[in-house]
Amino acid sequence: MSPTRPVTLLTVAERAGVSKTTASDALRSSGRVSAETRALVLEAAEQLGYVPNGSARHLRRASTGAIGLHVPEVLTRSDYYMRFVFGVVEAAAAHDHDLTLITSGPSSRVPRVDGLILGDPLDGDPIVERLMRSGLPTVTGERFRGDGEADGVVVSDHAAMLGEMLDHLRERGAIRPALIVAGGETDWAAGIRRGYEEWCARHGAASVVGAVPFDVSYDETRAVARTLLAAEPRPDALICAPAGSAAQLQPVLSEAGLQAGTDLLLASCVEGPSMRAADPPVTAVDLHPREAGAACAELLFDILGGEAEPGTERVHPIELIIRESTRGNAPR
Amino acid sequence: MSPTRPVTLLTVAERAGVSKTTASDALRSSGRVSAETRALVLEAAEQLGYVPNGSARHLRRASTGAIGLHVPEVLTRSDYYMRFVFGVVEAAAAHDHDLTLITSGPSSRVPRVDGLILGDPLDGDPIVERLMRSGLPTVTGERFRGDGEADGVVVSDHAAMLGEMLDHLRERGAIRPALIVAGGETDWAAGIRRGYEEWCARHGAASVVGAVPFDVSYDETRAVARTLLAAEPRPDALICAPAGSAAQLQPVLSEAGLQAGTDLLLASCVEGPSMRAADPPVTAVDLHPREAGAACAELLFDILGGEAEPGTERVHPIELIIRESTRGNAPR
DNA sequence: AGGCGATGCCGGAACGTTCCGGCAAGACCC
DNA sequence: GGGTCTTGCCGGAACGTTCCGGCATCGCCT
Repeated sequence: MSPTRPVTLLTVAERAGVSKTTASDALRSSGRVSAETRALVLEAAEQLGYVPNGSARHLRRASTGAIGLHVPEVLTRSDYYMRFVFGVVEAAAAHDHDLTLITSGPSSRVPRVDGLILGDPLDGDPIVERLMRSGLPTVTGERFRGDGEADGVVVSDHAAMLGEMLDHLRERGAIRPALIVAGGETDWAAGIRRGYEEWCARHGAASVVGAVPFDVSYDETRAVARTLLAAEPRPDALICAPAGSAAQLQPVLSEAGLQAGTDLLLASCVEGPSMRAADPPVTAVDLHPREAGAACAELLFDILGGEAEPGTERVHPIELIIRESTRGNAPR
Repeated sequence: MSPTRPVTLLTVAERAGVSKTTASDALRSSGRVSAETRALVLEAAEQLGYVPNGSARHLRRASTGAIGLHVPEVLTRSDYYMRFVFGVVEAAAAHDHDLTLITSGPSSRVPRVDGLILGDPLDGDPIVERLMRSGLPTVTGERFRGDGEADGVVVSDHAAMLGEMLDHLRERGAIRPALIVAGGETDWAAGIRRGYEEWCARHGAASVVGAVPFDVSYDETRAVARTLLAAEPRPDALICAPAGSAAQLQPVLSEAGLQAGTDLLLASCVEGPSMRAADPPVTAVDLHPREAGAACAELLFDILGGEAEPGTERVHPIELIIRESTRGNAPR
């Protein structure tokens, strides 16, 4: 648009009547600069609309100014990951970093980034394994179950949450809860399963688990639910781990002549719009995905800045949201 | 990890026994280099695992090596946008560019990118308006309805698609179709509305439109649907524009004692997992979001490379997917 | 044989920033 | 009043790449 030469540090320095070094120091509050000079420089920069050139800065600093993010491209959980991504973007922007999305595509180059975030790293995913071996500082959301360890981990206590959920179901009258969950590719699924098994052992309940793949389709989930509900004695509660699936079981319940919330208590391990919109609305675990993404980014920046030891583990809180689908028959 | 000095162009040149200029020319197939020398350099680079330093390259070239993407953060449409984003990422990677997500956050800086993609730009969105005024080459998915024009546009003919959909409904016996759609903030919604109005005028049908905001909640959609279905004479078909909402109308239909697919034909303007999973599955328009994202990116790169004129408009095909929800009573 | 264009290669400067070392000028101490 | 310390500022080099111009060499044409 405007044919004017781009405004650089030198332009600012000239305008303020100082050297480029002083201008640089003033803008970054480093070095030794008097208060007046700093104000002068800041004003000049403001007037000229100076924006530092990232390429030059990163070239000099040997950094890239970007962090990389990889999430499993499982579209059934897209609401969760979308929010997660936005959380990361926002935190990155706050640290003046860009976010580079790492695709599952055929391109095998490791992108030029300062560090990596892997959301729910799948054991066995070739991209994840390559990234883990890249030598770059890495933070994972949930633990990586394969070989190697990330420099930072943000975890939630899904096992404990499952205990809490089962306590709630029991309080509402359910004594034979069943679970639909994926295998051990992710730490998330493994934690849920462990929490369930432990609770069952503690309460002398039979463990009834329908195992599905991580990227399960709604049809498959329904088939598994059908099988579980045909068992004798029939479960009186059903917990669905895969995102969104709990809201897709209406046909199965109708077939079996069951009413969610009374005949069968229904709960989901992942909150989302379809849980709120279901009829009846479904009790679910709010994983606070946006905050989780931000927490991963913050941890990565702390590690990059030397403010957190490699090997740090931080806990991210999650929350049980109780809705009509687990009302039960108990007096309210 | 490895304490070795990073391998630069100079390292490669030394190894190949040539100057840095020749090495650079050989790797980029520019300048004048003999075939043997080129092979020599390529081999040296390969052996050393040379990766060009983006910052240095972009500093020299006055480019950034990244494109920016902004999408409305409307979580009910997240499946669509998630796929769109992945399409853009993949195309960008193919052109060796990174993708910077532009957040709606308070940070007002225009990111350092070579060009911008705006998916479904909302008229009145302050970020969109700022980006449009940034002077950067810009491609929008669907037209921008506010002031200013993008350098490239990727459009789909939603108006024609609505005609096609209405023809289909009529063929299946519906003569009083109603529409739920957002206002004119996006070109997408405006196109749908226009297509509907035109078809109604053409066929002498009454136009029954329920207007909702772009980021409508499922509850609001239901309320509008309830109103529309209470009208006299009652519509015999309902087209829902907002993503996902058509799959959330079951309670409303039950209340009214209607069966989707026979008493009331139901269709959605946005395909998604919940349409496939609904009972009965819902007829929907597949917007091919991944391909749309890729098309936007390709157009942007063509403009950046001078291979497309500013002002180019490309058409992106969309597709009607017919399912049980519009079976009707006509013989099949 | 002399001129001339093409070919293959190279040195050096430039991109805009950060940072190391240095240099005045004043403050402070004995 | 001569030494040392601090403060405020600055010049120049460096980061790794691209690109302009230049310099040989060689073959071709007259």
